[in-house]
Amino acid sequence: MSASAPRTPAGSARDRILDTAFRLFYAHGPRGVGVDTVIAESGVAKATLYKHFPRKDDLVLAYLDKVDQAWFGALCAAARNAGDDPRDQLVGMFDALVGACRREGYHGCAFINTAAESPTGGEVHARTVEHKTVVRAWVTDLARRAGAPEPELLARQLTLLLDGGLAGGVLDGDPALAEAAKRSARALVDAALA
Amino acid sequence: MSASAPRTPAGSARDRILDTAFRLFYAHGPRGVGVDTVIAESGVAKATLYKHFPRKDDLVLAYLDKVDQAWFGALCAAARNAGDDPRDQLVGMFDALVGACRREGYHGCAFINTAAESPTGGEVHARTVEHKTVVRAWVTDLARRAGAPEPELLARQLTLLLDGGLAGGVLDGDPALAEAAKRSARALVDAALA
DNA sequence: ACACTAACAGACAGGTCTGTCTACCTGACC
DNA sequence: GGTCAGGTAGACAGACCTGTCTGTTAGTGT
Repeated sequence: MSASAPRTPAGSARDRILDTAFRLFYAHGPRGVGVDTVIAESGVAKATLYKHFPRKDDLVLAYLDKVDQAWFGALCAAARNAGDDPRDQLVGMFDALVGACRREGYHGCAFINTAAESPTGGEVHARTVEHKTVVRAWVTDLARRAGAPEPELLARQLTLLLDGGLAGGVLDGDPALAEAAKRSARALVDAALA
Repeated sequence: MSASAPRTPAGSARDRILDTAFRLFYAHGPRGVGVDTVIAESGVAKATLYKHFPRKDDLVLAYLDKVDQAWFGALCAAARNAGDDPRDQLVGMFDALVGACRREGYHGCAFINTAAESPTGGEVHARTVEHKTVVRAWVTDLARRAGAPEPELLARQLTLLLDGGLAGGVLDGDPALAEAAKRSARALVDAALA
């Protein structure tokens, strides 16, 4: 085996493809990245990519699933770090936003960015709606456990804030933005539970 | 002159191009609409389009300027309709969001959608940042006149909410979302001025 | 030793996109 | 009548993009 072309440089071919797609798609948007670029950067043959992801759309959907796991995971972790009180968790989850803003290459909400360049009513849209629904349901549950009289409303208000902070990140990942979102969250939670 | 090909069906060629681009770009995103489509739908010759807008990017920027005028105008009008008290105006401007959600073909924030598919640091990004800055400065002024102790913070919180409501519209223009945003605004304004 | 699987390398077809260019037409003004 | 600005119609070049196909190579299990 030659050292210049190791068979599996880092994980399986599928993982390399998906990791590369994740990075490129997030930075430039799926439509801004050609399949050839993904192939070149992941060091994979074209046939291999099309074997694992028959259409480019399949790769985009896999990318969105990866984003979903990462973001929802970060949200849950941030809430858990805020302690046991659901009220604190509702505010603490905004630390996930603060962390995201600080990360190098932060570029806003992958779902909204992708949905913006995808045809309405397509699979990408459906997947995005699904993601947002799951997150909101989780927040609603948290709001209910915190004792909010209108948990659906509070959840909508908080996810709205979260989306606003995320979406604005396409322009600049100013952490002040995330901090403002967190302070808003505190005010809204206090107002709802007063 | 034949009736089948009137010289100027509706306004100048430039206006027809820009109106068509506005409609198509907003619905599918600038990158999702080819120059040929704009030409076909506006009933204009290719040379004419490229005379008025030498690069497609110029057309995209003109589109963003049109959006800026429309949205900022709607925001100011909604605030004015809420009465003379700056405090009411800060909440009232969210009626512009409610109205946008109700409009047929609502598809989220044109600026964020366009920025999502444009290279970072380009002209489109700069124009978008400019737009958001102008809006936030206007809200900050309103917050100051309302007597907020930290007008910059309140403005950031409210524009965050506005962006969240706007951005989420890529998926569904649910008016409940806009209403939740408005109730959040009321809570935040009250909390800031308490 | 042999078959099989997974991956590599890259040519290729068919389509779309931006932007340029030529040729023609029409109405207004001098 | 002559000139000119602005518009129409559409061919064309060159780049890029998705998806298919052929042929080769390395490792694995039997």
